Amino acid sequence: MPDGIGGAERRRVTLDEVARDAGVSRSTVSLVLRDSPLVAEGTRERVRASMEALGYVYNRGAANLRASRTNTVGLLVCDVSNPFFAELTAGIDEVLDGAGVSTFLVNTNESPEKQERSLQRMREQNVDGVILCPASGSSPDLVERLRRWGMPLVQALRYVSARDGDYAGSDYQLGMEMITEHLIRLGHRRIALVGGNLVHSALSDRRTGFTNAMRRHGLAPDLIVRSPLNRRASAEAVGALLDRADPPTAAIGFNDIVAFGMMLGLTDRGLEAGCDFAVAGFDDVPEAALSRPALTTVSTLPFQIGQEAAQLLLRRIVDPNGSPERVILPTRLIIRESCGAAPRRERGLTRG
Amino acid sequence: MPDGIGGAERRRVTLDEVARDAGVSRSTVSLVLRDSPLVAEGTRERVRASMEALGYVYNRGAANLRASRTNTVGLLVCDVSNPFFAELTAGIDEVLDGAGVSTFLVNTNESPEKQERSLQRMREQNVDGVILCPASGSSPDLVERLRRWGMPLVQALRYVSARDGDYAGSDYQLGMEMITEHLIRLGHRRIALVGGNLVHSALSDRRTGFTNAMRRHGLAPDLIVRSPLNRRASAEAVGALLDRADPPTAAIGFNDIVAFGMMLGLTDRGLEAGCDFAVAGFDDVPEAALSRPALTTVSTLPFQIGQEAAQLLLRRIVDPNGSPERVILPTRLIIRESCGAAPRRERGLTRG
DNA sequence: GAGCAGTTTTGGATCGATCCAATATTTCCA
DNA sequence: TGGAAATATTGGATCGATCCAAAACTGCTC
Repeated sequence: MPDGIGGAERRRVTLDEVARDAGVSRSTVSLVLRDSPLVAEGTRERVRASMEALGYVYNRGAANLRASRTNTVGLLVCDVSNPFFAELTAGIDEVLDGAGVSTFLVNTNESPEKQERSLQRMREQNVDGVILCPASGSSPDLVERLRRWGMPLVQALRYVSARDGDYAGSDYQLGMEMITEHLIRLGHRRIALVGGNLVHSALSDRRTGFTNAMRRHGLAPDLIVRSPLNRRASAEAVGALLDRADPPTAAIGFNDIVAFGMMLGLTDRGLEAGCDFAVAGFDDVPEAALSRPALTTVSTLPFQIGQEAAQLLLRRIVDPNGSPERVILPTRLIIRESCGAAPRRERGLTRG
Repeated sequence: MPDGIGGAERRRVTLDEVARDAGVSRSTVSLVLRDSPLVAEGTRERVRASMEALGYVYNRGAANLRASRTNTVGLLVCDVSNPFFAELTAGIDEVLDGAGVSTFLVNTNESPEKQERSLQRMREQNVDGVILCPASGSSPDLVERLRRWGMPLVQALRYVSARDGDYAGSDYQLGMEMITEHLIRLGHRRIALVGGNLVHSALSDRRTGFTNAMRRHGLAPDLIVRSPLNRRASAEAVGALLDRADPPTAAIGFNDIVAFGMMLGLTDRGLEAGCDFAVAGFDDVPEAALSRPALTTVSTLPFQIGQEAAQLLLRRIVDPNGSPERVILPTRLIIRESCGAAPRRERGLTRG
């Protein structure tokens, strides 16, 4: 029995065999593989034909061992099933795949330990670089350690230290200032900021923006509610706010999901966002335009952040000692109905 | 200048150096690395100490070249930013990461061409196996081709051929039968199935389930609407249904997103789901319990499907010639308010 | 047809681990 | 105490590519 049941155990065709078949040397075949301009047109065709005929499959593992680059990178996100990270992932995939780079994905679940293990593993895999959304509670020397490893690193969406290393994200602080200013302009004086129970830059940047805008108008930024980023908790949070002795008249969600949850909480009390209470979101997910009332929010473009992060990493891999870049995409205020500013949409489907 | 600016270009410490430092052979160090029971306790500790002292980093690339397994797998999903695929991805990551396997992620965007290129690349990377959600329009001989490559393959959520190869998914057909039966039991006679404009098994299975249930009760399954899987299109679709000469009294969405869109379409016409028209969803996303009215739907557990798919792939890698398995998770009918069956929820937050 | 520049091609060393058959060491019992 | 069995350790070959310096070809000019 030459082959075992099933016969799947085919031996791999190597460069040497292709070379023999084409009547050239292994080195020449290698050059053809890498599209080197050194090899003559006729030879190239002959080699290509042999590869085809023998069913040659390139062995990246073997190449990686010798070559300096592996054309692989690591991507560590905190929670893929959060649509925001998922969009980011899609943007990254688009750019990296286009550049012929394969991506190792890890879902850290906000666990610094899993993040640590995964980074170590990425290093063992010899990836050319890493894109990291640091888990809440990441050690602050993380960037420095990766630098010592000689491992190109781009942080995305969040950063461990505001002054260190490459980063791609949105201007959360400015975005939050804009939406807060918008509410103040509409006459609100008691405004709450709801959502977020972990510690990371994306949260503190928003808090800073909120606090800055409030203080600028002599208002107290005292209604900051720490709560999980889901609908139910947010609905409960808005209820607690309304039960206060000094209830707010408006609330900004950490993100759109929180805002939707708050609208739900209002509905359950017989109140309506945009009429009885102003609700604002953050991120502008597709659903924001389609909620009733449509959500006033701030767009943050996670897909584009992903693209930027990937491009930045590719640059850093080529030029490891270039000076760090911080790509901050602008945010945009999207005024719809939930803060009561825009005219009520008439019945029927209009563009949100 | 011994080190260049930045000094990141550290040479790698190899097994040989560790061996020299520990006063043993390279082979012994290799055995320690792989936790072989062959090596004596004292030796093991001495080697470990040397690895620590020299800052040794395992080189998986080198190991992969020689060893038969690479402990990497490929994961090809159609659309990571679809929460359903994202949950699947999270489930897969959990199991594979736990097994010490790294995952290459590719987002195929429903493009058979990108899928093809990516599979080829996975093959070149020498992955131990692949988990694939086949893109709509995948060639039917895909499974056979991977088999010829000797590449373990598990299809997830969708399959190219109903009779071929390993697969993990939900029982879409039965789920759809259950929800259709539910509506019929409530007295509905004209029922529509809305959403889905691509061709793949997850869609055709649902159609089959719907058709079967309708026929079983002598009803015509003629209201099958092909439309994109987003809210806006679904809202428009329900409008078109209501404008018909023979409008339905109930509609089932391909998934919950479609159902939410239909509820939106009803709202915009001044109608309410659960009172004036029955709306059912499919998947039971977290939001389903929190919509108003709460959505009656079918749970399909994508995270668990991911776990099952990953476990199945690991089994298949160990035993490539084992007979194919099809892991079909049961679906469950979740009755809430949107079909008018359950008593209306009183005001206030109750468990959905 | 020698010399030279430019273009192609080549063989051997190398990357850093695993595999394997052989050898060295220890243990244990007759 | 001799020797078989069990336990530890080892060196050389190997995986399949890339790198590099040298060699072999061109074509051209004088």
